[in-house]
Amino acid sequence: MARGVAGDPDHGVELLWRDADREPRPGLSLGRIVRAAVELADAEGLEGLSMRKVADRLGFTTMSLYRHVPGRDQLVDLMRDEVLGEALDAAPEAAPDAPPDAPPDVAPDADGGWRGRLEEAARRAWELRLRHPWLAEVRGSRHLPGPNAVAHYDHMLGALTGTALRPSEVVAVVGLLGRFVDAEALLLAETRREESRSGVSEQEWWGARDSLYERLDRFPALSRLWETGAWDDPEDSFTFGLRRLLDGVEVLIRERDESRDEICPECGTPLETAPSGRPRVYCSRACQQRAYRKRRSAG
Amino acid sequence: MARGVAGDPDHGVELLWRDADREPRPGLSLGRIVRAAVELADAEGLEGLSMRKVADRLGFTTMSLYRHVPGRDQLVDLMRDEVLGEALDAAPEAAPDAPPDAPPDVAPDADGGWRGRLEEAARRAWELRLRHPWLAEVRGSRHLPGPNAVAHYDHMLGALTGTALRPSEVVAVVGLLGRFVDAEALLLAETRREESRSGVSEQEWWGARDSLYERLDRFPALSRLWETGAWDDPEDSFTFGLRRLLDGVEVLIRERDESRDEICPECGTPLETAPSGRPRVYCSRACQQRAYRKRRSAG
DNA sequence: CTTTGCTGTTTATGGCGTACACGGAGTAAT
DNA sequence: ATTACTCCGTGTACGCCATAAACAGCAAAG
Repeated sequence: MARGVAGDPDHGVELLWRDADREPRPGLSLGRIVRAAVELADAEGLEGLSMRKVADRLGFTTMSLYRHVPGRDQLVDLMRDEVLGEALDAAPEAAPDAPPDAPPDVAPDADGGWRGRLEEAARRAWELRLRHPWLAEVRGSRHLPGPNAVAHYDHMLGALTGTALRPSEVVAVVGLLGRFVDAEALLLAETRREESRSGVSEQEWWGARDSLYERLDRFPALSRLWETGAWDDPEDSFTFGLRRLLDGVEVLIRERDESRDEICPECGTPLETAPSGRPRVYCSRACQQRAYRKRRSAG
Repeated sequence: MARGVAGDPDHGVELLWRDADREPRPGLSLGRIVRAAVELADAEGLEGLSMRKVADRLGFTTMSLYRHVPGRDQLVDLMRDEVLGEALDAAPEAAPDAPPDAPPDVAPDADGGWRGRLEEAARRAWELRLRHPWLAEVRGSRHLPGPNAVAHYDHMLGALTGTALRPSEVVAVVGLLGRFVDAEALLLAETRREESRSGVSEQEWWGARDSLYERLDRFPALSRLWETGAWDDPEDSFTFGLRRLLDGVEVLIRERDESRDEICPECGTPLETAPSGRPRVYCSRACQQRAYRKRRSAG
């Protein structure tokens, strides 16, 4: 179960980045297996995804799958990239209502700027996880990205180029945002699954826990908030969290903006300011030279 | 596995909130089982926690455990509250260096105010998850809180009482922060486990994925950042994320502070301002009366 | 015609949670 | 003293899971 040793990672890369497969007429194929697995996981979650059930759904034996997929873990990687393709088709390279005079690559402050773009990307990721809740359930730190995953990642990184953030900060923000979306989606997925499995809504279930509530009197802050009905109509936790996060990022970006000229325009690391003499623009000869070459080739 | 139907929740509550158990001399007992399970999970993670192994560790048969614990899921709930007790012992009710003139219950803006308190609480939660990585691996939306879990929750809620946040926002912030800590801890736990299982460090593993990097040229933002070495020494993702989050919360609090008097001081919901006449202080007769009674009993 | 390679099947191993029937030990009621 | 009952630990068994290994049918290549 736990990320089996089966198959080497490079084989995984080959599978993920294979060209759109020409499906042979009858029988099994990678594509068919992956699609069946996605359907199954959509219905039953990652826990409910088993090689047996996928095989049954396709009308083959369990072991037949292993002729095409190294193992369960790699199958999940393939499923991931498969569904990440959906959102990508719906995502235009540039927003259709954006003015075409903006360069497509670097984010200007037009069309909502970095914030609009990031929020849009986060929302798309969120909606994808509503369609495929198991996406947020995927565990493990060594999942190979397929082309679609990388495209999403690149898109989010791109939303922040042009800001005054340092490169490592851009990466950190995108990672943070991604984990936020997954955490919220995971919570929702678990809630829903538990509701549909037990037939009891979350509200009903917690509402029936009288034997618990009896014991909560001695907790002051909780009791106080309870009396004000703080849990009665909760904030939309995704929207609320996203706003807080983006606000936090905005604070950082503003901070960096103010000290923008204390940063190397080429590589983004902070400049060490000398006590006297002409203030330097680049952090090193290497960056100075890189910038020079870039100016020359550009035009 | 997936949150079995075994045992009713109320029984779970009884177990979680039982008085410190007087351990009978020999044989099994709830406490002993829970402690053995914690040790096991510390070493092997939640995936590695099985009833068989816990029983072996104690020198009993698997099924003997079921005389004391309804099932695996409830055992995990018990483990959770067990270790949450650790951090609680280390957490003083009021910070020792805080001036004693501050009321202990409501957070003043002294001693770092809400932000210092929240950050401290988040850090404690983080450190606990470094000691017990499996804490972040617990899945499911219907885990009963034990006394220690509630104490932590209450403490975080308390850090935000006294701010201008609305009650539902206090709850949302604490939830958001909790999920953030868990998400970061989960990532780290998975990374570490994978490293120790495979004997290959994360850096090495990803560094060896040449067959992947070959294909990343056509992604502009990613390539560009790559060249600047954005991944070479990454931000500390917990500290970075925590700062962003708290900054975001601070933005909201400031916003609420500015319009503080447009909010019912009793229940926190926004006031509807009438076009003319004396501006109302409370949102309803009910709240007005509640506040009156509180003034009377306090004075 | 034989060899090789691809695909799907069969069988088997070792892990998991837990239902169920049982046996012994201690205790209370008869 | 005997009976009944309850608590605790055991042994067996079921149905799930991933996957290793050997095998069978069929095609193209030698």
